[in-house]
Amino acid sequence: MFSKTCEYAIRAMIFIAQKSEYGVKVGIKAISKGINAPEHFIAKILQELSRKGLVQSAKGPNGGFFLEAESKKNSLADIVRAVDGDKLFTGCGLGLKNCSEKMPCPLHNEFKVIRKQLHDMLQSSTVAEFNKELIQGMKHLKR
Amino acid sequence: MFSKTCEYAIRAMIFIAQKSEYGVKVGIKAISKGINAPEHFIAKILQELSRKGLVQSAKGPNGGFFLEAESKKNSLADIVRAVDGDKLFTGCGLGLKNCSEKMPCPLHNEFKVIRKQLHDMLQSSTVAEFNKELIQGMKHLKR
DNA sequence: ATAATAAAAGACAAAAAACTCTTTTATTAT
DNA sequence: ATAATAAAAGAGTTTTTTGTCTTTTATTAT
Repeated sequence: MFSKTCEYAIRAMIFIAQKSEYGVKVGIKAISKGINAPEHFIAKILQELSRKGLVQSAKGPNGGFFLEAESKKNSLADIVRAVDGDKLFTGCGLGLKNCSEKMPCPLHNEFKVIRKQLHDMLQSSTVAEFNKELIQGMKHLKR
Repeated sequence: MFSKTCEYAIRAMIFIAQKSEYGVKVGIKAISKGINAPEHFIAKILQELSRKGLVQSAKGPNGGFFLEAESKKNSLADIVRAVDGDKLFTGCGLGLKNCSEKMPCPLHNEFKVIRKQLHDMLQSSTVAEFNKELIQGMKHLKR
């Protein structure tokens, strides 16, 4: 469904959001441990998301990644789009470039429904909405 | 969503089903052209599906791939499972191995709904049900 | 100013996925 | 029997994805 990169990205962002709840910046090492993902790899991913303004970062001692108020409102769909592009939301399920209403693939209409629901679900979920459940241990990001 | 391999597989199977409607066997070259996919690559894919009994084949002159009655009843979910396995239907959306009802990822319940709908949709679609629409030119498998 | 910290950047490496080419085997028609 | 046909099999290549390692740059505290 998502690329590994995207899975890590979503998990990392939710993790950072949770830490940012307390106004705490969190370093790559802590994120890496917190979501059980390869350190340098998520570093890369977060650099990219940082460049795109979806996450904020600070260098030096006491530095790390964090989310300012506006960024906490970003949806998971925003993350997915930033990492995997929007082919998941708009591309043809059978990989046809010219698939469209006029030239639909056999599953065009069926996929449309599924994709819309997937998109709506991700669009309506913010990175910060899981904070409480995570703190309470009702939801998990590792393993 | 699906791997490229799986996209080709579905398209090839629907294509073969349509040709099999007339009791005609269809060769790799024709399939390759018919669904606009690399010849040797779909050959590989169909060999695998053939081994698993999802498609039938005959060597020699007038040989090719075809679907016997039973195989026409196979669902697209069967194809997907044979090619990509069932991680799309059962795996965690965020890539967590231990994600479960007891230790759910933040999106566990949301994904469950989407995945079920995707699965139901594919499970209820047979490879042969698009024959008429394809013949009438209402649905397409190329480009 | 200096040392310590932590992200940014860039070059590499490994693994998986996608794709190609060649040889072999089975079948059919002549 | 032979030649032609077409899938099966296997080896190999390319590209993409995933993951690692090292160096650089920015910031902070002393």
